[in-house]
Amino acid sequence: MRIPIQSVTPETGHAEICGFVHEVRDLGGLAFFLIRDRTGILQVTIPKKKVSEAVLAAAKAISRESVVRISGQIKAVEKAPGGRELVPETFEIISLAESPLPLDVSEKVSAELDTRLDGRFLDVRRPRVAAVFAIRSAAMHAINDYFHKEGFISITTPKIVAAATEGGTELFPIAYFDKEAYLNQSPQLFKQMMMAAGCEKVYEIGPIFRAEEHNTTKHLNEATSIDIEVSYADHIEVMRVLEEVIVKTYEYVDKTCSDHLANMEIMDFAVPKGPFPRLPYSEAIEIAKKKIEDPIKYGDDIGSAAERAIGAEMGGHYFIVDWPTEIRPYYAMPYENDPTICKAFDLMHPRMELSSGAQRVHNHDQLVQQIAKKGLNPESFDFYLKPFRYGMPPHAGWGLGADRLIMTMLGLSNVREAVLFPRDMHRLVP
RNA sequence: GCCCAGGUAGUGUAGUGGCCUAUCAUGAUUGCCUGUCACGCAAUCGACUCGGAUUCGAAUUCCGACCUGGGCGCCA
Repeated sequence: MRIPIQSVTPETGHAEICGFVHEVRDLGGLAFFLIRDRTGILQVTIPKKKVSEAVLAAAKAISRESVVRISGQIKAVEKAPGGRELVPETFEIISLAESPLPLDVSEKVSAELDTRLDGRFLDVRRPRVAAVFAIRSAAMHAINDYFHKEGFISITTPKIVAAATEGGTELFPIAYFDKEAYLNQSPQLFKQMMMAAGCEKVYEIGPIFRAEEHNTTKHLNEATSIDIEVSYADHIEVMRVLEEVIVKTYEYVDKTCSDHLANMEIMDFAVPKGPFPRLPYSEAIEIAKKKIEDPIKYGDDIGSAAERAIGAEMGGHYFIVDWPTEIRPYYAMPYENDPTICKAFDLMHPRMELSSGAQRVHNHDQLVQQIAKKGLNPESFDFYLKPFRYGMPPHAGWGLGADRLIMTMLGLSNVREAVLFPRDMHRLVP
């Protein structure tokens, strides 16, 4: 019966372990094999004169990163890593790895991201890389757990959609029998429909697709989005939810992932403190004006340089609120007392934008008006507008980029590090 | 899409016209080695992205293609 390496102690007695051959050190009459599974590394020591022919033959034939099953007596040895080692009675090669390897799993020689992604299965064998995805998994668990406890319903909406009615970003066209179809850029319209369906609180974690030809460390053409929509809530309420999700996720990772954080050599993991500052858009522009050379004025989008300058000033997570209605989508609710600004917000990490959201326009006629004002044709929004004609609760929501959340949480320099098999302009395989 | 920087053994690199039969590390192969823990020592193996041009001579200069990294833009 195979046991995880982590549970092998000097007192274990007899043990059978399975894993990858991490390293081989042959000293002549004595050889050391480091065997790695996802829980840790165990030293297997072979005194060549004292083991069977079969063990010796297998030990001679093995290559690094091969898969082996080894059983034998565990001995307490102070000189061995972890104070214990295994002297094999059986040494079975389950799967022999070819040599040379496409990248060095033991990290003696670094590899470029491109090389690592080409051989991602080997890359993820490295504990510091595996840690990213273990932490990502824990973060997703915390997020799901939060929503369930808060009474949200988890929904799954189509990723194949009919038409580019939302405007804005480029979509990926796909062949859908004899019809024109696209990969969905966001679950926005569907989660709003679920408000008309009376679900009140919904969330979805799923892929979104954007056919932009961007070439940066924070954009992907396929990303994971965490989306919520809440009835009878305004932007203030869903900002509170967002803040809580972020803080609870960090708290959970802090509480449960200390080993993984240590593997990544993150010693100063900091849980952000709520509430996050609410910075009005107009003030954000003022900060940017003072700090960056490029001219920026009220009504402009906030570019990367401005984003970083404001982030440096704020020092932690913060919201940008009260955006000009003009530069937000048609479904953002304008303030009643000043319709030139709207109830939209972005959640920012000092490095980049993580999330955007808003209270939505729930009145059918107002929505039609706003669509027209943006220069779009309301007729092509039929399927979206229909639910607004039969009783639509007021509602608000947001979308949070899961990959960027992990990237900023772990201080990764490239969003691709936070994604197992990233999709960008250049990469479709593996 | 625009701009910048690149492409040298499996991996990561040095090398800016002849000193290159191309450096170093890691790796692989072989040999020696009974306490390694980035084991050590010795020998061997393994590379200039592709096509064209300039030149007596090109890894090095020029042109084109392909590929990569990064910045910007774009990202309702």
